[in-house]
Amino acid sequence: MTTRIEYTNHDHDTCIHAALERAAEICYARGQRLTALRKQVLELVWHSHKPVGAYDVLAMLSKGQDRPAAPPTVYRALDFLQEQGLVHRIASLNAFIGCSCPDTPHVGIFLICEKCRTTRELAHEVGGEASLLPIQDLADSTGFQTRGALVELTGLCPACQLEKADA
Amino acid sequence: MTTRIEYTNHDHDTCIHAALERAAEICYARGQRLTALRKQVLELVWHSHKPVGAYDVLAMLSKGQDRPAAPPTVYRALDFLQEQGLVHRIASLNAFIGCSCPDTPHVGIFLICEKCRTTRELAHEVGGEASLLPIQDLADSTGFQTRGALVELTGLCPACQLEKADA
DNA sequence: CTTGCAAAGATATAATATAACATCCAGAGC
DNA sequence: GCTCTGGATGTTATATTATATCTTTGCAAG
Ligand SMILES: [Zn+2]
Ligand SMILES: [Zn+2]
Ligand SMILES: [Zn+2]
Ligand SMILES: [Zn+2]
Repeated sequence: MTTRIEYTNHDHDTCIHAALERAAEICYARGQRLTALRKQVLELVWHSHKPVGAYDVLAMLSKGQDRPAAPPTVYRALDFLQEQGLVHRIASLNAFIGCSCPDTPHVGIFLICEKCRTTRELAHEVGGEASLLPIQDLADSTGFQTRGALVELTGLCPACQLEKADA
Repeated sequence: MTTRIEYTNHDHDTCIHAALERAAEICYARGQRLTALRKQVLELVWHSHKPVGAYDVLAMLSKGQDRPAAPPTVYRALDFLQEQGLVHRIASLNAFIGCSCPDTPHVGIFLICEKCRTTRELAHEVGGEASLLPIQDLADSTGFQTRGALVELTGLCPACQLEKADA
C-alpha cells in the first residue's frame, strides 16, 4: 500500500530544511563539499515540488545581486548535485527536481502532472524499484546490458483531476 | 521469447523502404498527407537505427540544395510524424528515431547503447507493453491518471559488450 | 609563505526549439 | 477555366537550453 502524499497544505519549509540537512550529511559522509553555492542551488531546486529549469534557478540566484550569475555557475552546481544523487533531471521538461530519497542510488520514476507540473518520485517507494523488473528482464532477454534508466509518466495528479471534474 | 535482432549485416534499404511504404499506407488510411517533404524527413530519420537530431536531418536535407532549409521546416515535419506515431522522440538525446511498429499507438520503450548509440524499441515486442503494467499499477495506486510515458534505458548493446571484452 | 588544486567567476558560443508572418499550392465549388 | 480557401511550406528572427575556455579566488598542505 502506497501512502498518498498531498502537496497542497503541507509545510514545505520542512521539506526544504530536511532535504538540506540530509544533503549535508551525505556529502560529509562521502568527503564531498556541499559549498554555499551548491547548497543554495539545491535549496532553489527544492523551492517547489515542480521541476525547475536551470535558467529559473539562475534567475532566482541572481535576484537582488549586483552582478547576475552566469549559466555555468548553475550547471556546474546541478552537475554536482546530480552526481551525488541529490537532484534528478527530468528529461522531458529539461528541468531538475530534488530527490526525495538521496541516500541510496536509484533509477527515478516520475509522475508529472501535465496541468500543474507537480512531480512525484516513485522509485523509492514500496514496489518502486521492483516495478522496473519486468522491463529490465525484457532488456536482459535481448542481450542488452542496462546501466541507467529514465522513466517519466505524464498525466493528471489527483488534485488536477478534481479541478477538471469541477469545470 | 524475444527475437534477437542484429543490426550489423542487414539490408537496411529494406528497412527504410518498408517503413516508407507502411507510413504511406497509414497516412492514406487516416486521410493525412504524407507530403514529399515529410516523406523525405522520415527517410532521413530512418537513415540508421540510431536516433538522429533535428539539425542532423536539417543538414542532410540541405545538402546539395541551393538554399538550405530552415529549422521550422524540419521541426514541423517531425511534429507531424510524431503525431502520426511514425517517429518517436528520444528525450535523453534530443533526437528522433523511426517507430518500428507505427500501426498502433503505444508507449515507446527504448534501449539506447551508450557506445554506438544504436537504439532498439521494445514496446511493440512480446511483453513490451505488458512490462509497463507494474509501473502503471503503482501510479494508479497513488491516484495519478497516466496519459503518456517515456521509458529510456541506457547501457551496452550486445555488439558493444563483445567489443569491450576484446579490448 | 608559497604552492597546488578545486571551486567559482567571466566571456563567448554552441545546440536545440519556437514565434510570427509571407507565400505557395492542391482541391472544392462556381 | 477561375476563384476561393485552408493546409503546407518558406523566411526571418528570436527564445531556450547547454557547454567550451580561460581567469580568478580561496583554502589548506607542506
Ligand atoms: Zn530520487
Ligand atoms: Zn496537477
Ligand atoms: Zn535497418
Ligand atoms: Zn552499441
